[in-house]
Amino acid sequence: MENKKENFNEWYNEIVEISGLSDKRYPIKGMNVWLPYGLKAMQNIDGAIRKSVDSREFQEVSFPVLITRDQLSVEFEHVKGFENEVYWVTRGGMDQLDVEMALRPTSEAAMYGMFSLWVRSHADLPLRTYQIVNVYRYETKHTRTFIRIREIHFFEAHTAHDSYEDSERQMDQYLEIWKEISSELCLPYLVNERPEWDKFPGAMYTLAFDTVVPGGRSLQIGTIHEYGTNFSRNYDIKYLKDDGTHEYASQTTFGLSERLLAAVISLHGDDQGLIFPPGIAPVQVVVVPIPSKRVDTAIYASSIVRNLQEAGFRARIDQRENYTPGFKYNEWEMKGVPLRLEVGEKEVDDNFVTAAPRTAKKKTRIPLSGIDAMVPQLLAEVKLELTKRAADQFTGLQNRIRKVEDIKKANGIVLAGWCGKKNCAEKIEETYEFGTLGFSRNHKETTKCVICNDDGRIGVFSKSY
RNA sequence: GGGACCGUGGGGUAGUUUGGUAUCCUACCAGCUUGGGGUGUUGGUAACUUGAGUUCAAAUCUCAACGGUCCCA
Repeated sequence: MENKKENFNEWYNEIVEISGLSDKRYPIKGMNVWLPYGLKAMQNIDGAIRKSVDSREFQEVSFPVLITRDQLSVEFEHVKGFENEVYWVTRGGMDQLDVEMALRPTSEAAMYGMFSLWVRSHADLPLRTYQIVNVYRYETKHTRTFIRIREIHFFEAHTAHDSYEDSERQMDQYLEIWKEISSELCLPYLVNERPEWDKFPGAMYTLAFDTVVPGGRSLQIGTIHEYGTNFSRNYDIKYLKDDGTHEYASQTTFGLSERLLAAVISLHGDDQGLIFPPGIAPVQVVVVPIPSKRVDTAIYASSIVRNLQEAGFRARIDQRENYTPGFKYNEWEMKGVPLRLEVGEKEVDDNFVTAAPRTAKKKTRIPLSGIDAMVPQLLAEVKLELTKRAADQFTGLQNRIRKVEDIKKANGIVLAGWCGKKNCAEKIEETYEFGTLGFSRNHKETTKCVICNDDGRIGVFSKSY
């Protein structure tokens, strides 16, 4: 397969196809088919997200995919921010619709009219909801599987609060939630405050979680937004205070998508193929029996698989005939299974299994009686190793520069003093073709702007997807 | 938003310059063989993106649509 470091884009396209994640031959640009293996991986990621938000009193809802033109006709910068990428439904059968409807590009316009009905008094707040649905954006640029697509698998949390302070507490809680999710996926990231001109349309401010792929481009893998009362004033979400007066609710949102899967593929994969973090791997343990004329390795293997499944692991046996064990090793490595167990004559004779963790160089011998304890331990080691590798790689792709010319030498994202002014950011964008991700929340130091030498903080710049 | 290149069995390709018989690898199906790191072998299925044009004749030339890849804003 393609070399990941030297030819990242081609490596990515190839691995997505041969590992059975997605089929992009569907005849609409940017709309791909989720194959069973890829869908399972995404559902497991969704599961990790649900686990984190459900435990914090978020409630899952599901809104319709269509939004009326009226809902979108609110005179508001949020709506203008999306008007060029909305799909419109203009006919029902042969009849032209009086009220045209849009496929949601995001769900604020769909949800907030209902929020306005649901929120009556301070007792109804905070309101914490989320949904995992498809949203639609008419992308004109060239699309890329899981990264830039027209039908997006979208997690969106929406909250409403009785004060700005409480919505700010929600923003802090999002950071905690995100820490759990990113840790489960072993993903390193920076928290960047998007510049004024690049924040979510309608938001007061936007914090983005950015990572970097080995090709050097940054990838935005999550965003949280403080809306304040910007939306509630436009969609009339008011509550009655205990003193009898009305006030607009303060709101926040949190968005994630299959870009998480893209990041898992990109950051963890190697020249052998994918490597899934154990927490979301569609198959966590694969057992490969090696045929023998003397002993029945298949029975031995299936009883191991059954035990693992009963213990709650996603385990399976590969009993296909006409494939050699070596072929199967390579195939399951390509599909990113974190742990492989091999069972042949020797194992059956001496009551053990041979374990080959996806991230380890050497195979280890574990006694049959120790499997229950060793499998979780080996999976935990794979997770640790993935986290470490990704973190090291991430460090190597960050370049702290003092002189703006040093951008030319940078591979990955650039950290540089920046005053926050658009002028200076534009100079960097025009001269070096690096976009502005905003001020880093991970760096507290104050410094001088590399362009104008005014006082500034650490800004983050990159070529991005 | 601008530009370049590309579209041939499921995937990857040769053939296009100079119009006429479509190549190879892989995958797939049936069999035998093999099995501790991508088995070997025999046979088989299977393709010129779509539409219009030029021509006796188009994968090949022209135009458009759709799709893909890359570069630049």
